[in-house]
Amino acid sequence: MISSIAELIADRIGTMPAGERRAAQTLIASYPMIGLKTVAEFSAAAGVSSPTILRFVARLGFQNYSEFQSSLQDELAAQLQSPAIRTLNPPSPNGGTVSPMLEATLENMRETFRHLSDKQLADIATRLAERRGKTFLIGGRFTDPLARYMAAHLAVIQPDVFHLAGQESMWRDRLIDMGKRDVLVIFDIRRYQDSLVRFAEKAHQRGVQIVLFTDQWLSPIARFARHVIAGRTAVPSAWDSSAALFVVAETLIGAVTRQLEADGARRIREMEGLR
Amino acid sequence: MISSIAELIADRIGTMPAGERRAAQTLIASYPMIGLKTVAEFSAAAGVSSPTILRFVARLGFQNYSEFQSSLQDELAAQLQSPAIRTLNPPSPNGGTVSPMLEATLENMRETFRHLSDKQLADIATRLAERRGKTFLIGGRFTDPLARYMAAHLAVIQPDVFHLAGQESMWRDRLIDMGKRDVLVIFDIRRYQDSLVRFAEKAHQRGVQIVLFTDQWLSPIARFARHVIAGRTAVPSAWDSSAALFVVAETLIGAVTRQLEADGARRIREMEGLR
DNA sequence: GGAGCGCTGTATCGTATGTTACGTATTTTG
DNA sequence: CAAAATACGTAACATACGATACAGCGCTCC
Repeated sequence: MISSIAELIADRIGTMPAGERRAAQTLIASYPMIGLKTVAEFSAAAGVSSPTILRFVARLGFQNYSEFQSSLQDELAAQLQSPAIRTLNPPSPNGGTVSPMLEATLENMRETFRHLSDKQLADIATRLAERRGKTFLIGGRFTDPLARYMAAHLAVIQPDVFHLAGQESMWRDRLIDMGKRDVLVIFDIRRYQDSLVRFAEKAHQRGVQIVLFTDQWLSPIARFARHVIAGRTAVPSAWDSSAALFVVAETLIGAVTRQLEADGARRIREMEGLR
Repeated sequence: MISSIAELIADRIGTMPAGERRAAQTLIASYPMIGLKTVAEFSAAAGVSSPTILRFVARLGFQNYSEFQSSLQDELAAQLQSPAIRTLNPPSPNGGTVSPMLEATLENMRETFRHLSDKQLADIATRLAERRGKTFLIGGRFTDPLARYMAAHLAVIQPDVFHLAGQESMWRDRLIDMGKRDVLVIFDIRRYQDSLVRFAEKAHQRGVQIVLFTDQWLSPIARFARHVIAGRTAVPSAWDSSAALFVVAETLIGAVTRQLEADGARRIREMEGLR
């Protein structure tokens, strides 16, 4: 079973003529970066001519150079997706069903936060804490609970936080209350829901700032979003995992709380008093 | 100090017009692979036009697209050289607000699963998959979304799954439908809610099997619970974190799904047909 | 409400890049 | 050692790609 181009090369390097073998060795030496550059650069690095490079990739079974490059990119992408899982995945001695799931989830979180800068989160937190206007939250079929979770917390520390629930017609009518001072937090992962997209579009047209929690493939709502948080959702299960997004949400809640500390503390004390 | 293009983007994304921001977000979402492809592919993925992509890279300070790609490649190459050094999101030497939160959450999960045996999870999953009776789910003030999340998934793969929502009187009356063939999944973390405890007790008296998701200090409901899942909730924030419980819930959902594979698959197909 | 500015997409252009044809060099084989 | 076959590079070609000019549109600010 040959699963990488490197193996493919190792397999066939014996049958190659001198020039192509040099190409192969050069590629292996700095795998796979050289293969992502142009034919000219590749050939220069290998000290052979361009056609030799092309004959080399042809011998590997590729129709043309672009096809070869695409393969390399896919391979790289797969590696980058789960660096830890690939490199240091302990075969889970117990072999239980739990470990792979947990490992994947942990990796998803690390990966999600790797693509998420402190600054970006801080920006969103600031925007949510500003409270120039109202804050609306809504989610899709499986992500609506995340919207609820976030709304439940935000509503404690600031006024004018609304979770949009129930029938589509219900929250669609709330559009009339929304303006450019307001923020709309949307959770939407595959399969993306048309109704949400339409809603986001309308809100966007009204000048509402949209904060989108989505997966790495980006919901079409990203079109209209001021801020996009792309979480990893792939796990060895029949379902996608929203855990990474959940953690981002909690982080955001924490950040907003910190920014509102002064106001929030007073508000919480007041609330305690009401019980 | 800006050492990676990702940081550069995070730094300037605030000053970008909508189109370029979309480009930035798409790049970050699947960083850096999209940036290695052609302008046309990049623009298609971002849903903008080619010139917008070029203006985007220009704004980042690159003379042309090739220079931009070369930078990305160099970055990638460096990363591949030493996988240990993660250039993307540096360990936050500033002590940013993100890292401690994430670290604590990850640690919570590991710790939670350390005290949770495969067998225990498997038992619960089996019980939930048996479907001799009905499944009810309910949560507290901040954990109700977790109950909803779990209910939303379970309801897809099996019948008779009910999330108890709304006013206390509403779900209290549902007690009459519950018997010893049924399962009640309760989420309850500090501060434990009296109403939930009373509800759990009554359900227990009726012979309902209770699966409890709680924190490490154990809700008083643990008295009545057949299965107790204790998750770590402490994080450096004003709030407790339900992330660990969330992940356990997802794991459980996955396990139940696997057990119901045959039935579930048919059911899901049937559901698709109904749309 | 009107004028100005900035953003964005369409269409066009030039060029860098992959590709191929062909001639020369090198190796192989009888 | 001769002749054929294979390998390799030079050079010309075609195409796909990045770059740019321009016009339309929406937005902001007066």
